[in-house]
Amino acid sequence: MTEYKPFTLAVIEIVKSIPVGYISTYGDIAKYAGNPRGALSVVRVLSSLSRKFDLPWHRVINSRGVIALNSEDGFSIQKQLLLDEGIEVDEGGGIDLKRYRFEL
DNA sequence: TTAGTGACAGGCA
DNA sequence: CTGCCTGCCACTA
Repeated sequence: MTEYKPFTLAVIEIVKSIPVGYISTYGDIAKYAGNPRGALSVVRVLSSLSRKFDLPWHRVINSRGVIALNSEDGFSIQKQLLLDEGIEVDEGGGIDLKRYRFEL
């Protein structure tokens, strides 16, 4: 049984608490979880743990308000999921943070 | 255990 | 505006 850091567990809870129609950023989640510098850790959580836990990873983007996925596939999938939730996504994956950003 | 990875953030030219 | 550099943390093999 793997023991995850409190930070990681906090990230999982926060991500799961993001309501439909809203999004958040890696940096913000990291801050809420207690690590303003742990943005990359958030990436780790979504990248690795989203498979084990059912996390709405598509509701998390980078601080620039853009979908950050490398893969074209994942990018399209995330964009589609967001659009499906009523979020306006630009062709390049751009999203209006001020409008959809979920703040604790 | 050590090293590498990863969908980042912020600052600066 | 764009692009490059550094710092940061936790997970995986």
